Amino acid sequence: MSKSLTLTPVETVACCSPLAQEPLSADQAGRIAPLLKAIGDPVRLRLLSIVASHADGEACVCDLHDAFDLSQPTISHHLKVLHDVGLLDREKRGVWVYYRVVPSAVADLGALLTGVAG
Amino acid sequence: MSKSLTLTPVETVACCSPLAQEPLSADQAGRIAPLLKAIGDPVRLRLLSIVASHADGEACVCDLHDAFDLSQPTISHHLKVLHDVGLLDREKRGVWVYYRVVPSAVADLGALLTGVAG
DNA sequence: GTCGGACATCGACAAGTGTCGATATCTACC
DNA sequence: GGTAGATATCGACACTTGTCGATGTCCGAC
Repeated sequence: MSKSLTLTPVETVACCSPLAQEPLSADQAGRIAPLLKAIGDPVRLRLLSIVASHADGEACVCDLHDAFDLSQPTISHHLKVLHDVGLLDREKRGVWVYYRVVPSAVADLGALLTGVAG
Repeated sequence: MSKSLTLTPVETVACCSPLAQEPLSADQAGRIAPLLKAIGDPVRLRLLSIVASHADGEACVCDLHDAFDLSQPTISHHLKVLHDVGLLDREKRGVWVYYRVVPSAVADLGALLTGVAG
């Protein structure tokens, strides 16, 4: 890492004005796009919505796996993608791993888009 | 087309509850994800923000092309993607083609995400 | 009609992505 | 310690995507 201060995608979104106010710099776009790309997959979008609407706001991998007709490694992979960009939090309790959404991350993303409506 | 009634991605978003309320169906996710995927590319995200923040809310391809270090066909391709999913409107006036954002489309997308924050 | 410029389409290529089965890791329990 | 189950990682594969140069199409000016 050449820079000591590196913003996560989520942090970048939090500090950006709504899209309609002023154009994003190439740098900003480069950091925000991965977030949108992460939820731009049908499986990951559903994973996010299932976790978000789950009781207690969290779900373990086994619950999520059951909701899809996909292999366990594939679900694990998609969860990793969502976790890596900062949209999902991970907590291991015993043998199970629980995921929960990072509300501010998704909210900031929503605010960025809402701004376009003017 | 087997079904006579086919919702566009934008129409699907408009009718969906916020993510946190109830899980998206595979069908809903499959129609919304392409919208998010479309803006999940740095170039397209910037294109959208440039058009959105442009004077009169519209921009011609030549303006957009100048903002990037990419070939004209590449810009044209990205604009087509954004247009195909219903995020950008297209109007040809003389030799020039003007693009403008469809505000409701982006707003609905924002609302969908904002719901997660609770 | 011909020419030049703006934009779209086409074909090709390298790079990225989603998926799987096999395997590794970790934890609880016997 | 050994075993079984939950999850992650690895390697491989087909498929998709971003990009380009070449070419096509359309419109206005001369």
